[in-house]
Amino acid sequence: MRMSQLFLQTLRDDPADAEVPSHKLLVRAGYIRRAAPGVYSWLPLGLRVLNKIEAIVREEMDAIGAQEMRFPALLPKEPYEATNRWEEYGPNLFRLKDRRGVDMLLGPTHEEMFTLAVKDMYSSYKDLPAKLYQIQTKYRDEARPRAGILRGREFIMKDSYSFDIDDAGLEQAYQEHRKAYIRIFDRLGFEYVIVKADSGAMGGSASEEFLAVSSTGEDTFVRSPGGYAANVEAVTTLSSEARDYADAPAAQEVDTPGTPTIDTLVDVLNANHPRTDRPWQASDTLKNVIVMLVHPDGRREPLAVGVPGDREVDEKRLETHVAPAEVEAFTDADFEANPALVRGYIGPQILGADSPSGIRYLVDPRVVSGTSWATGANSEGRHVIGLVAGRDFDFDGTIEAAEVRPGDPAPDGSGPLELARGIEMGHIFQLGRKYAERLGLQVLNENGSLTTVAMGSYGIGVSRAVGVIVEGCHDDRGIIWPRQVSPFDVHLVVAGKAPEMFDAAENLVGELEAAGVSVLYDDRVKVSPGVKFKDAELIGVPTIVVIGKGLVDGVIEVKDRASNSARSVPIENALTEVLGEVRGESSSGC
RNA sequence: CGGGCUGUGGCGCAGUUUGGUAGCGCACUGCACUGGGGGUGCAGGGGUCGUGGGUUCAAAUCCCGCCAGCCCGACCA
Repeated sequence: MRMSQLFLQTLRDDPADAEVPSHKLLVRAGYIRRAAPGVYSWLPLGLRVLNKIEAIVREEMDAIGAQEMRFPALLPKEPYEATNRWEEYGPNLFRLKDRRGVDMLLGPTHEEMFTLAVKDMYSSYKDLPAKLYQIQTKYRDEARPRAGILRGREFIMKDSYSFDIDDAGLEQAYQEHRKAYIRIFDRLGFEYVIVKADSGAMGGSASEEFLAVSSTGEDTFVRSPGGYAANVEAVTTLSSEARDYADAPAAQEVDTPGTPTIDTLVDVLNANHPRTDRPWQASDTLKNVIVMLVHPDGRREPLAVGVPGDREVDEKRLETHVAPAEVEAFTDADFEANPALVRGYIGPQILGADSPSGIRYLVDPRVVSGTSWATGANSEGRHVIGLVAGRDFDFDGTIEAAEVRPGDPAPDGSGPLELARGIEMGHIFQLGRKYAERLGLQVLNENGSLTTVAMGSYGIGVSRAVGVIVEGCHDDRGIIWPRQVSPFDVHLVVAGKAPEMFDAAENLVGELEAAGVSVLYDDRVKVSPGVKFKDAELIGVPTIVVIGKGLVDGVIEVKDRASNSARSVPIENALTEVLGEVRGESSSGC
């Protein structure tokens, strides 16, 4: 490709609306262009990268026997009503009407369509297992698109779906996808982790996420030295055994005036009711937080959550575990409606579904039978100490709502947890039978009776991958593409204006292309060498060949974009040397 | 949806406080020079100052409404 012909305009300044490196660089280097908030056009360079990533995904999906097809992005409402997602998806769903006023939508994901397609065409266990996929444009009307291509309202996703007669088949399909994803992400060349995920609103059981490790990521995950890894929302707490409380002293109600917060409470306890063994700590207290759950049907239900006083309630984690209900703050009006709740002094004695208050009470897994707590006494300025779980109060169950902190023990005993940020690149789910049931996907089994099909759903953010790779692969000069996704194999710069230079360049381009190497050839005549070098580094092709002043001595330069190292090569060896460069090193990383 | 900020040639910005000829850099066009790190000079083209209304002799600038965009928090490939 001749650069003089390429539809490209590099920018000297960062776009004002860009914040993260991938967004700035992709716009500056002429890969993408903003069309609307969260909606981007792919310019020739960008499209080449996108196509390369798609090809890798396609190869690996085909390799596990998945068949590619494609559904429309413009979809009828009915299937999404059948699964209730027309409602549940909420404002993130792009809805529109056709000229007759019929409701339609732009597909945010295609479980319904694939399920119905299988239902339409298959009716026997003999047709299964089946794996289908598509690489297709998705639409989600995100409340806040950001970071350019990393989080758009229109994006390209590979989504695949497995259909099996039983759980064993589903498990196998899931594992095959998992392996394929590992191969795909290894080939794409960025650092990633596989973490346990919450299957959340999608329903189903097993679920893992592939997160690209990146400080600009929006997901927080944990990992331990022993190999445990989970999304922070899915982390479980290492809970201790129930303890014997036969010798525990009786609970004692004490005056603690002016102690609406945990800090003030600890100070007053240490001053007025010191422990014999050690000072009171925040973790000795039991903090009871009241929230209002809003169920999908609009029903509002107060919920009490008990966590150790040294921890905050992590609203995201809480919401994950009460889904599909949403969490709202407990308002002043709510407190007025529940006079038994004394703000700042709420204790578990009056909580619980069976208690007079009727408020469901869920506690942190650290609150096990036999543990003793300092907590509210349900009257202003009063607390109770030595309140023992299982003896003095009960609860309706446990909930993973407390914040996760670095150093917390991993639930599998594999050591202290470390927290890091990531970008969700892939997600694999065992959906089970939720969609098949709602849409009536059944086939006849060997015994001639109808069986509901077990499904899995698996996604990869293809367009997002472009941004993720740049996030990990750039320096202060521009992008540094991993070879396997670079828009071109070689960027050839003519640094000079002597006709012999262009002749030599034309010659080399011809030889390289004949050998199957794609070349971006900077043939611009009136552009100074400095500009060409800057453009080459911004665009980020991993191998830069320079034909310039060395030509009179019969040498050209071969530069490595990543290391910025250059070596001189005799012109007669140019083809061999460049081919070695392009094909030589193993393809991963940048 | 809550909080903060911004709308001025293709891009990045100044000008708004104190109303008075719309400016700068990049990019673009032509010519000349230069030719290994976004080079120099000369000459050019291109702007409903987001939008509607108001105040005024006069509005990018002041007032009111609306719209759009960005960033920070709650949702997701």
